[in-house]
Amino acid sequence: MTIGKLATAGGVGVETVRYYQRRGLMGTPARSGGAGRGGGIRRYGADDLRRLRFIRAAQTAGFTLDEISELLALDQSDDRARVRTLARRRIAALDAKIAQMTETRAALARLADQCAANEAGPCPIIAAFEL
Amino acid sequence: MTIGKLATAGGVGVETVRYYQRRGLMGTPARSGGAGRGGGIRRYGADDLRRLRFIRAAQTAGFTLDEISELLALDQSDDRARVRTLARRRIAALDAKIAQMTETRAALARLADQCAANEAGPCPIIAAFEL
DNA sequence: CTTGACTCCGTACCATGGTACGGATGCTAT
DNA sequence: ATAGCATCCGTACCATGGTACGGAGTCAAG
Repeated sequence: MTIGKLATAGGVGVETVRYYQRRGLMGTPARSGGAGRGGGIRRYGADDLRRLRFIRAAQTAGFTLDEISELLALDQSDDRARVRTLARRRIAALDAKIAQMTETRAALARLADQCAANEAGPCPIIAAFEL
Repeated sequence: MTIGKLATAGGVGVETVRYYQRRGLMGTPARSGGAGRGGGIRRYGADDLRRLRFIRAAQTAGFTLDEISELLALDQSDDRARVRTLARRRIAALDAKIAQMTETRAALARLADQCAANEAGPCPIIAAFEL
């Protein structure tokens, strides 16, 4: 696979893959053949794609790229305690966030409702969040 | 209220309030008295605090500052349709996000679980997200 | 064996949402 | 009335997560 195919398969842009490489989240495979200034073109495999997909999945989990870096390092190591700590911490954060978003959703529903009814005057946008 | 009290009451820093003013999210009240170069100090009221709190609430709802700008403008206007559109769009986005976070939470729980059991070898961090 | 698409790499730039600095002035309590 | 903290304002800087540019080199298909 070339970087372009990898990026497409991972649902990101080529530049994003290169960015991850710079951040140390992904390695840069050896160049194949080629005789020019720096050799040929780098080829990627299934592991690279898995890694790329993992990065995206972890991002949607709310991990920062720095944390993802750590997770990837831990994948090689055997520090179960650390992994559990990170996972649990993030689960707690997710739970909090989900609760908050649910509340907020209710506020928005209230807002949409009040603006639908009540035909006169402006809708109480600011007030809709005061609760 | 001075800007400092306002910021504290709103749970943000003074610089953040000033930033919102620069972004046009909040106005700058007239200066009180003062005879120096530019007059005295600006005083804020309950409306300013409500506005500030609204901005924070809307942010947790996932609105960007630009969108919040629009919401605040709409609060004065009477464009119910637009308000409903924005609210519904955000509700849909929230629902999607909540669903995704819930899935992700499950992936993390799996990860924590597997790392707890299975005493040998590294925990399958990358694999935990492959589902 | 040329043409056109893709790769490589460094460097620069972007948007978002702030945070910090610093000198001049203002306000307030002792 | 004076020490000392806060406000004012412009400007600069920061972190995060990319995105764009441009010139040189490489590869694959016709």
